[in-house]
This record gives sequence, structure tokens and C-alpha cells, in this order.
Amino acid sequence: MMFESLKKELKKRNINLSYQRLKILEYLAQNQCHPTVDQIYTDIQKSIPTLSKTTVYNTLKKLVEEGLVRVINIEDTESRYDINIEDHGHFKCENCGNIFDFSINMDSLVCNGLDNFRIFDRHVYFKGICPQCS
Amino acid sequence: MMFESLKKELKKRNINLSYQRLKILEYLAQNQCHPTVDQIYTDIQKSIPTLSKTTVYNTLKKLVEEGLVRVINIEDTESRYDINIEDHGHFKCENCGNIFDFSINMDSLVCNGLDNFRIFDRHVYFKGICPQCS
DNA sequence: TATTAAATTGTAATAATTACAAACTTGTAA
DNA sequence: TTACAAGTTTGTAATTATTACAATTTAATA
Ligand SMILES: [Mn+2]
Ligand SMILES: [Mn+2]
Ligand SMILES: [Zn+2]
Ligand SMILES: [Zn+2]
Repeated sequence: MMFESLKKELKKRNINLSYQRLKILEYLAQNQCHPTVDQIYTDIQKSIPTLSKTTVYNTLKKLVEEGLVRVINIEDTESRYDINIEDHGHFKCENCGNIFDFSINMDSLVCNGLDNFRIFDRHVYFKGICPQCS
Repeated sequence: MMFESLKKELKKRNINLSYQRLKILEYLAQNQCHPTVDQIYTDIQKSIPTLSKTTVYNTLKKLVEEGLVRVINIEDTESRYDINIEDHGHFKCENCGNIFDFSINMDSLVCNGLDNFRIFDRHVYFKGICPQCS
């Protein structure tokens, strides 16, 4: 199970796995549709009625800082979260709002003007209309 | 001057060029550092003291809808605006916060999983540390 | 000029995120 | 086990970016 490796990553970084954090990670692993904070909060709240939205924010912030989760900012209105940190692109359908993954070969991208820039993070996203909405 | 072509574009789309809109376009042309709404508003207010921030929002919204200006959402905290609508990438320095342009060849990017997706917009951005901050 | 439409303005409302302090939980060492 | 410190969660308040809206002003048209 992929959770074992996640747990190891957490331990390595001295983040202990509270019940809330476990549930948030489980949720992200099971819902790789790039959910918003609100979706994560609302859904997990069903099983943890005392959950605070602040905890969701705190946990996600920590996971992002540690590089275990990635934020997707395509619209200014909503941050989305992705537990898949492999290089891949995102396609946002302007009709249904869904964000789809697609595979990219980042090394194939020819770019100039970045000599002496230290790159930590690469993002590619497209916008348009998905097949279902076409 | 590039403004003549911009004016034509506006006329073509039945957007008339008010004084406020002219000043906002001029500002974007002269400040291609990807300014925020607040920067645009604060600077132009010096020459138009009655300017309303709502007007800045309205104008930018319209210009983006018409494809004359592009929004950059790298951080969830700030939308930035770019009058350069040519294909190019953005590099955000995590230290100084500046956003740098770099050239890309979008056609060189190998990607899979987008059959039957209609693509309107392609964005590429990197994050890291710029040479000055290194 | 008179009428209509478009644009601007200021204020109020909305919504996402962060700050903060109190309460609770966990880990550790005597 | 107990006691203390450190870490975590929670709820509320504050902050901030953006949008809604109605009144006023300006521009376009006949
Ligand atoms: Mn993804
Ligand atoms: Mn640019
Ligand atoms: Zn769709
Ligand atoms: Zn820098």
C-alpha cells in the first residue's frame, strides 16, 4: 500500500500522523480529482464531526511545504490539492470545471532565458473544453 | 506605436476607449512586470485621483475576456496581469517575488492524454530562485 | 436637443485564507 | 506512573481580494 511510504516520509520529516492528518491524506489518495479545501473539509467532516477547517488548512500547508502534496492554482478563486507529485500537466475544462491529468515530458520543452535561474517547480496547465462537454 | 493596433482591436470588439481604460492599457504596456490590481490601481490613481478600484477590476475583466490581456495565477493570493499575450513562460522567484518572462516553444512539449480535448489556453510557469537572489 | 446606452464610482456583501489563543493530545524523561 | 514540554486541534476573529449593486456621470445616437 502506498500509505506505508507516505508514513515513512512523514516520520522522516518529524511530522507525526494524527488521526486528522491520516484522514486528509487518505482522502487525497482516494480523490485524485484535485479537490478544494472546502471539498476536503466537507467530506471528511462527515466522519469527524469535530474537524476544524483550520486543521485542513494547517495540514495541507505542512504537506505542501514538505513536498508531499502539490497546490494547483489555475483560477484565482480556488486552490486545489494533488497528492500526485509526479511531473504531469493539468487541463481545466471551462465548462464543467473538472481538472484532468495528462502526461508530459518536461525535458522535451524547449525554453530560453533561464540561465542561472534555479528551478524548483515546474507547472503546465491548459484550459479549454473536455470531451464530455464538447 | 503598438497602441494603434490595440485601439483597432478594441473598436473591432465594440469596446470604447475611455480615459480610464486608456490609462490602464498604457500602464500595462509600460509595466510588463506583471502587476497586481492593487499596483495598477495605486499607480494610476496618482494621475486620476477619482479612479475607482472597481473600474480597474471591470476593465481588466473585459480585457481578459476579449483576449487582449492575460491573467497569471501562480499564487492563490494575487492575480497578475500581462499585456503580452504571445506564448511565453513565467518564472516566479520565491525570494523577491518577481515574475520573469522566458521564451518557450509550446509545440516542442510532448504530452499525451488530451485526445478530443479542445485547448484554448496554454500556461507554463516555473518557481525557484532568480540569479539576483542566488 | 432629447433619449438611450455604457462606463464609472463608492459602498456593501461575499468568500478564501490567516492569526491567534485556549483546549486537548502526545511524547519523553524522571 | 507522573509531570512537563512540545505539538496539534479547535473555534472565533481578523484580514484581504474580489464581486454585487445602485446611483451618478459620461458618451453615443437619432
Ligand atoms: Mn494532477
Ligand atoms: Mn509575461
Ligand atoms: Zn467539461
Ligand atoms: Zn529573486
